[in-house]
Amino acid sequence: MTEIRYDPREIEPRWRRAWEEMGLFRTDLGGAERPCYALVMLPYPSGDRLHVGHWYHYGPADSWARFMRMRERDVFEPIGFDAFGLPAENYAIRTGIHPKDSTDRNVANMIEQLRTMGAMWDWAHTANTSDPSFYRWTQWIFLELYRAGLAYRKAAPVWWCPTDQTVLANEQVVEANVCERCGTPVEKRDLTQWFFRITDYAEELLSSLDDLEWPERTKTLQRNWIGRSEGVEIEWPVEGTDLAIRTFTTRPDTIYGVTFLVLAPEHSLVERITTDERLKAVLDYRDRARRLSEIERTSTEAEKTGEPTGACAIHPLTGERIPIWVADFVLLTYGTGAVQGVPAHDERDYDFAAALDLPVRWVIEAEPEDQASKQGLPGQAYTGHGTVVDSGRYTGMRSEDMLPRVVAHLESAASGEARVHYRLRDWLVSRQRYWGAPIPIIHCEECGEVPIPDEDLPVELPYDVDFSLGAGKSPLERSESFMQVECPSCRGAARRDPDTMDTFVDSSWYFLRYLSPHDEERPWDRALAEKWCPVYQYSGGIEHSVLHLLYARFMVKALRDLGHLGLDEPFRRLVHQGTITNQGAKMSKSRDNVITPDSYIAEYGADAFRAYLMFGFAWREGGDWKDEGIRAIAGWLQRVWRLVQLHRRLWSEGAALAQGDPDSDATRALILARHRAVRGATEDLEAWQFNTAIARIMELVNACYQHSQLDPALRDSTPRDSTPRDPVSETVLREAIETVVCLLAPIAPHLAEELWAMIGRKPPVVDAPWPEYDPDVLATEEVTVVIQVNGKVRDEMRVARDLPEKEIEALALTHGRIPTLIDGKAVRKVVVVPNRLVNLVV
RNA sequence: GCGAGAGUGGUGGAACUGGUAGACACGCAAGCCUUAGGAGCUUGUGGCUCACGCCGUGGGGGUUCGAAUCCCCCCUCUCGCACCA
Repeated sequence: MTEIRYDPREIEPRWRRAWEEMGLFRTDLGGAERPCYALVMLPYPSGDRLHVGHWYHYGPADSWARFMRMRERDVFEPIGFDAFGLPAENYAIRTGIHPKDSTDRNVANMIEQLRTMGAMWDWAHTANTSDPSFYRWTQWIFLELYRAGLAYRKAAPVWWCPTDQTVLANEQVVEANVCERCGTPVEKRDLTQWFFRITDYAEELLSSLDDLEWPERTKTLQRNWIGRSEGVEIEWPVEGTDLAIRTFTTRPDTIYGVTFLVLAPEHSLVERITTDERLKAVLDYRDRARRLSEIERTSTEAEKTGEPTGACAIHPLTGERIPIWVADFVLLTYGTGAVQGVPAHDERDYDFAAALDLPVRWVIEAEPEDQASKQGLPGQAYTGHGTVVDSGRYTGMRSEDMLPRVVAHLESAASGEARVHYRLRDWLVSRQRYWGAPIPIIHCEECGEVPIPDEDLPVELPYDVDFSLGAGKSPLERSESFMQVECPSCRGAARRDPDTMDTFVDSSWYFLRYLSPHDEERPWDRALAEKWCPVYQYSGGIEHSVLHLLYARFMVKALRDLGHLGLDEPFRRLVHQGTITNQGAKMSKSRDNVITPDSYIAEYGADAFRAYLMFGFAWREGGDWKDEGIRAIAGWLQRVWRLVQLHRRLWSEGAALAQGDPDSDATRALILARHRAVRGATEDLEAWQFNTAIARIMELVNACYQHSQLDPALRDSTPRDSTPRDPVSETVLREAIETVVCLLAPIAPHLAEELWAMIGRKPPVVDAPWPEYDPDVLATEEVTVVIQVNGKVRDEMRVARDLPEKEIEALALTHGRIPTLIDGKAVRKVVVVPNRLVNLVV
């Protein structure tokens, strides 16, 4: 017998062409009845071949979407390109190839490659963020936010990357203050920049997180990033002046333990309160602190330093004089830029007091169990709760009980105010780089900031620009033809804003544009947006947890409040894929360890490659690349192919199917196997658990082989085992094999399509209904019950389903070798888990 | 330092609300079939033991008739945050 194999190189392109000709993946957005927006985080168009990561993300995401389509959802599955950004610009600086040219070429290449995956992407609904037809609306959004006061310009100390020569958002500064992009340590600079007022939404961004079907991990990351803390702002009058220092604390119950106040060195009151004799030392200290890199300054290892200002504040409750210090461990950017020093009950304050020999005053007694551990011992602050001591009227109270009372006390004395602070800062959106959407603002000497009128949008990025890096200025600033403009308001000479927008602005709304990418009248079709959003299922890397995902949430809420969108959240459900590593290391060009899928796809086909990535890993976890895995799954696809090939007779015209014995063990087993596989695959695909879904299909394939009675001549070789099998009903067998093809359709779309046609069905298989399973069939009449003696498995028995506990117990006591094991001992206790096990305790 | 997640055969990985640990594969072994085979088929495969059996989910305790799963302590790894007051 000649070998029976299929050739993916022939099948796959053929079906992709057929799908395209059928217009299979063009979504009727308006007419859809059960919308299911299946969105993937859009790729950055790099010049490389698609890498394993693309396949690992997009292949399974498409499989999930196909599964949903077979479950009769109207699936919209688009993809686009996050095409602005630094890599293209840096590449241009290196090679002289213009970012637009390289990006356009990369996008075209990438589309060609993406097509080989056989995904259902609707290419009529795509977007390229660097296209003027797209960024025109990015600019429009900027102006909408500007008009609403949600975009504003201010001078502030901001992060600056010396390599990329641009400012960065807080969110783009990672790990000990290095640039997310290039790994260079960043520095703080005082610059005037554009911000989006995301902090206005801190509370809602936090609270509406609860209802999202997102991984807990991701929600936690966002919660931590937003960093809400509830506390009180306390006013400390400065002795001999009419000034007051405001501190923020979450622990007002320790207020009687305050022995000093500390201002950030840059605090605006520093110069005004410092006594003449201390002024020079304090200003020197401030200058030193400024020169320190942020890394040195915020290192927890560093020895605490500070200078006394010579001034004192008045304790609002005791009237005591409290010395005021400056110290660099207090950050101007958090809270009020000033803290009350409670060395006994705050570790940082303790270290500060220890380093500068300041008094420590204990006002909370450590709990006994805390004393036993490391806290509360001399040489340590006690940060827990306990009984309050030496605290006026609160003495003897529990510190938790004191807390709300002292807040009320301070408020009634007009010395304090309950406040909530957030760690979240406003989103810095301007960049001093060329390859981005220009900020649509004109600066006019007469009129100040003037927004570009809507009808003049887009502000097109000029092509002919010297985009080399220079002195921290935007390359656009060197283009006089771009910069010089007439003020739309006074018609006088004015200049454009030379900066471009953070590319995260582009990606914070792209999913709305997919719905009507060619609309020239408006950024999105509101009716469609509200019909299809929030996105039913979003997938992408966890690294975007506090960048893209937070920004997009902010954007949707802001646009809602501006009346442009009736939506609260962009993404209802979210999943993150894991990472594929190579010998334990992240794949990257610089490590030269990137695995390119091309050769595998050439040999085994896209289906096998996709299936391998789904079967060989727990998708959310990722793992290490293994060559052998793909051969295994390719072999299995051949096995499925052979299964259908070998049984083609079952579908031939007028075939007389052997009824076999409809009640034979084989027939019953096959029916059961089919329902089990459908249930398993359905539940697992729903949960993005592709590896177990495929395992369930494999079991069904194995059952089909096991129970079918192949003509030995049809096999490649005759099995030695020639024991006659139970006759199986061929109707049941046919149904089982058809089910295999359907279940395979999301996993290996090209092959399943071919098999679907082979068994005489009309393509496309993706429009076939997903197989159903019958729970009643799965509730077989017999179950295996395990018999344990003292918790150890000793035997098992087949009994009728839902047998009463008493009967199970009676059966177990006499079953097989159980009586011997019990050996006449009294059974002290019997635990019966219905349909599962019985445990005899002797 | 704080927070979150993870640790299961030689390997990738399964295991619902505590209920037969190791599904499904890879690999390996034996056999079959083949001119040939990185093809196909059958069987076996956690460890120790001739066997009865015992031991096994990072380590140590605990709860329970019963623990990979729950609780406590510890170790290791990954990822966030990192003087956030």
